[in-house]
Amino acid sequence: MTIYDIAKSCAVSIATVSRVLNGSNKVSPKTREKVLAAMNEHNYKPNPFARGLGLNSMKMIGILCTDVSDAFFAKAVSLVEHDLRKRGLDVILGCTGNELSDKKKYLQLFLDKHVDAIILIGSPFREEQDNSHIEKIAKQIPIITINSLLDVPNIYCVLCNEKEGMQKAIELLAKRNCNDILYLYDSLSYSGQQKLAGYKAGIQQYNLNKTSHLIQKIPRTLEAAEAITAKLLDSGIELSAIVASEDLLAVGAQKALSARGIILPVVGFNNSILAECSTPSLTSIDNRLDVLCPAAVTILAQILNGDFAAAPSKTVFPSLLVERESFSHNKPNKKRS
Amino acid sequence: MTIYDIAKSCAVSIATVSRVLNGSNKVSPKTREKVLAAMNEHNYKPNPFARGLGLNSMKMIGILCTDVSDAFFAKAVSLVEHDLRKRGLDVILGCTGNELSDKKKYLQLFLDKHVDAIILIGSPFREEQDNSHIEKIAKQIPIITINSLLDVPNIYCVLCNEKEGMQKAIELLAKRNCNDILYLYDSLSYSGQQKLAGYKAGIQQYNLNKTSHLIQKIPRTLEAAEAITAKLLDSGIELSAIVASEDLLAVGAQKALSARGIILPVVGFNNSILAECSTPSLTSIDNRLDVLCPAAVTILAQILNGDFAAAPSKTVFPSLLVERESFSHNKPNKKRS
DNA sequence: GTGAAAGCGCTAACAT
DNA sequence: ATGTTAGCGCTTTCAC
Repeated sequence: MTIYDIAKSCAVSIATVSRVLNGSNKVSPKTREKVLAAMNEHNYKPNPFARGLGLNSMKMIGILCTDVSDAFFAKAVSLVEHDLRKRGLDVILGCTGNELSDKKKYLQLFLDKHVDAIILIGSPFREEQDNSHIEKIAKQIPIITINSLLDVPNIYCVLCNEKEGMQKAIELLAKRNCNDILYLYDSLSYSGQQKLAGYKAGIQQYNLNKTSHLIQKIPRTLEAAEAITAKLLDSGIELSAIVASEDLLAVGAQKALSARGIILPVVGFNNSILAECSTPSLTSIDNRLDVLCPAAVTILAQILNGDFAAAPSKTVFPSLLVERESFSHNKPNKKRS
Repeated sequence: MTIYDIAKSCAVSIATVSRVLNGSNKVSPKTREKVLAAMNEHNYKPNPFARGLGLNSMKMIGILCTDVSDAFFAKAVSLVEHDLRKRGLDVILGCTGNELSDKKKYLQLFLDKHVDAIILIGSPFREEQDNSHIEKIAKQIPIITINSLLDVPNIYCVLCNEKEGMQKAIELLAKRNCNDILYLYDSLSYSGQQKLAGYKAGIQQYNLNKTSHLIQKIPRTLEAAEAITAKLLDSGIELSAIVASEDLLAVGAQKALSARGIILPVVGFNNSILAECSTPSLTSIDNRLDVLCPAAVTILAQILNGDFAAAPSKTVFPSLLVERESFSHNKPNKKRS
């Protein structure tokens, strides 16, 4: 069933059929109805390849993340897919891993596939040194980043103010008289830097303990978080709270605490399912994927509409501290109150 | 840069260029080299839409799951994407949700997009009554299901023997003298049925307590699992172990136990990150996505190669019990040993 | 082994 | 408002 068949069955030309297909207003209501009816009757769907050839677009958006099996990225992909689909856009997914060469490969691959735009999920796509490979792509098609920042033409960034979120968490701990706050993190991606900066700003602001062993970089595993926390705890170092750049690390820290029967405030980041499942349930900073993702898709839609003026190159939302047991549970200042 | 440019720069016809593009053997090694060199030099990539038009295929596989933000589905998508990409196949992703009408819509959408095949992830795609919508699609393109079973021509199923896995878990508990094993589940999808059947078979085999209140259907939430466990515990009903169809539910049950200082063996299902993060860490049954997914892609590749004879319509792998603290921790038979 | 030419199914001038 | 026609960039007969 092609456009020719429909045209024939309606006794119109293929141009007219094409017009109703593309919603042109240069078709009389009468013929439009006739054509629509025929399409319906024959269950006609235009061939997407032919359409792509003509329009040089298949209304397909490339989504890239380093790893969809990570809960944070998966949630973002889920939200983005949902909103793109609502707008009739298709989603082609790529999981790059962390190798720069692979990220480049995927970017090029998507470009070669003529996707209409690329959405980069998470800050691992911002390299520390050189992002020229991304800039190069952005010259050809628009790029949206979610939770990362790249100040490059034709790249639109939607992110959460993680620095502020982290700083607020420190603030709350400081007000509970926590002076020695351990910070666990695993990477200095853009997001990682922001969080660390927030921690440091908070420490500075409240003049808390700045000792360097209170900042620990570890692998992104439960075991590593548990081990370092155990080590510090057992070494007799003073600790009054633990904050992590990732729920997983916070859960690891909690395990070390539980094993020793110690109760301290613990704060994670991402507000993932892990935070709810942990015992005690984990206070966590939510980076608002639920608002970042729809915002990103809205911007993307504007760009695809050619409405560049309406598309902000940088959109920042506040983060949200979600309090759970790992916070209220503990009263380091109980005795004094 | 089109095939014409390459042809011109090599002083051959576009037919020849097309031949080397498609790996035809009807090209002399000499000209092939020449063409390849030109392609390389000009960084030529064939236009995928034009290619699609000619071949009626863009080497694109549709992956459907109800929800990628679910850890189990996300892991499957991740594994499948990786293997498909290795074979030069692209991935278009759809998250359908649980509404039948939406599942149908996505299936039809993918068909209309002329994907080369569809991979259905998880058993929610098998409806209880009527799967004719899937059969209809399967008449047009091959369908692979991961962890579900549909006995239909042109549908290839790769799954894990979850019944046996569950039964083995019950067996181990029985050998530890657990007589009253609570079973928590949330759905009777195909997978859900298998697990329940495994539980019942185990109970039967070891002649354990069959009381109906030991089988509880609840919503798939932490809270529901915690609440029902708490209720049973507080009602004074005898419980000697808890088994769940999903790690999340098992974690909920563990929360109820922890809150009461009770220690019982708990077994989850899926062996997700939740199992590791839970305290005590959760014994869980692994349904081997790490082997199911590569196997599924291998079968898919055979089909796409036209090698239907090599493609089994049903492939079953054994499941794997992964023991953690929630098992060894407890000694219900301690006093007797 | 290579080239000429006819599609593939659609879009978009351009003409009427 | 509608029809005619020339592409879009590739694949694939069919000749040579």
